[in-house]
Amino acid sequence: MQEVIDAPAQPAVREPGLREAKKLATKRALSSAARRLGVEHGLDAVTVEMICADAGVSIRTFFNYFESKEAAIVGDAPAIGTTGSQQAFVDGGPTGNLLADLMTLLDPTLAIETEGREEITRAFQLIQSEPKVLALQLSRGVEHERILAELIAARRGLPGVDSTCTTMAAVAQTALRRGGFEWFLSDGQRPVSAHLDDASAALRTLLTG
Amino acid sequence: MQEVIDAPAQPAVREPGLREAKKLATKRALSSAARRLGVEHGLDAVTVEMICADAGVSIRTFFNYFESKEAAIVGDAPAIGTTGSQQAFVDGGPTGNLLADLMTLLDPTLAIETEGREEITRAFQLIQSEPKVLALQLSRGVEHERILAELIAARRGLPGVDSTCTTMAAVAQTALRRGGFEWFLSDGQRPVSAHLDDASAALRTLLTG
DNA sequence: TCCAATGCTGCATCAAGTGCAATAATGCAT
DNA sequence: ATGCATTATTGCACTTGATGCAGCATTGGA
Repeated sequence: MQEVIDAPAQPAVREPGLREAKKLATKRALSSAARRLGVEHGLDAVTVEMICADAGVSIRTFFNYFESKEAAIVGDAPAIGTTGSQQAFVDGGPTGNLLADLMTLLDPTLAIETEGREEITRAFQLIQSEPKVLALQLSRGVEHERILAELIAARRGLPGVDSTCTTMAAVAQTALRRGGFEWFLSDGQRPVSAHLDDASAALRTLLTG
Repeated sequence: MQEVIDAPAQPAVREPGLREAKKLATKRALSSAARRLGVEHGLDAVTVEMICADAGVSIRTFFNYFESKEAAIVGDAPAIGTTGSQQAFVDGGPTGNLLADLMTLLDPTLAIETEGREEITRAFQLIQSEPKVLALQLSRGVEHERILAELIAARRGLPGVDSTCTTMAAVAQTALRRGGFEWFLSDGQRPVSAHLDDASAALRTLLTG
């Protein structure tokens, strides 16, 4: 009962093995297949079985990686900055402008760098055309909203999250989402920050007009 | 092939018959049962079969009324004001303040009047605790956002919806949602408008610092 | 009272999703 | 290289969600 299990030196510190790489590759393959097939045939016409056939794994394995068909399309929620950039935000940086600083935490350009434009474009299309996918994507945002509210509270020196922080987080996220959306549509013609400025302007108009 | 089907005088103008009343009652019973059971046992532990047993109809009938278990809980999307109040909004009324006027279109007090506080409270609880329900509720908001953007464009005298209108609609809806949320939590201690003012203040703070 | 319209139901069917136990692949220590 | 412990993959059985279809029951009106 109180047998010790050999004390495995570093329990779970490093993990860049071949095993991890393969898992990541499988996950990517499933996401990619789901997106490709979904765009081509419409999500309802694509079964998990087809996705698995395309990726070369069993159905059961699919559900070891994703909770649902939609989850494979949306992918994992991106992290909110790094520990360092979160701390910088709390300390009032990097620019001092709240909305702009939040944008650095939820930078939409990162997803393209890590997954590639092709992948993101397909995911983007499906979010717009498939209600189920949209619904999942939106509910993902709720977790982000919670974290943003905490960061905002810390930045403002409050002991905890209050109603104001939550509202600021919710509205900021909406504005950032709109900015990112327009930026993606414009295909990088203008920088993200320019679209964010547009969103800020709209926000101002909402208050004054 | 070109047989005419008797031209039914008024096709679908009036409908206050006993038939309609029964349909509405069934729909209400299903929603109510879904909410009650969902709150009590958790949504995953409640099958459509249980809901139907409670409401006294067959499973097949359930799916004649709702597309999914979650849809029964959320209920139909409330209308955005009346034709009249929409026109008043477009004309710049009723108060001249954009956010306040939008609140009159998405008045959260209406749901309580039509469905009763009990029902709304249970739906509210489930939206907060069940991700699937939350997801559906949020995706419902997208349709609202589209309509709000059109109304805002009309109010501002624009020929069509542009990026700014959409952002204003998205942000306004978020702020209104937050105001309504806090109002419901406060159990009517303060009027809806007071909570909306809080949201406006948070919005201002977001822009200034 | 009969009839047309429409709502309700049972049945068959498919797809999503989960638990479990057997199997295969991997990393590591010898 | 070889064996062993770990962990990923898979097949299978099963529950539930969801839909099409066809027959039955109810309703409202002539």
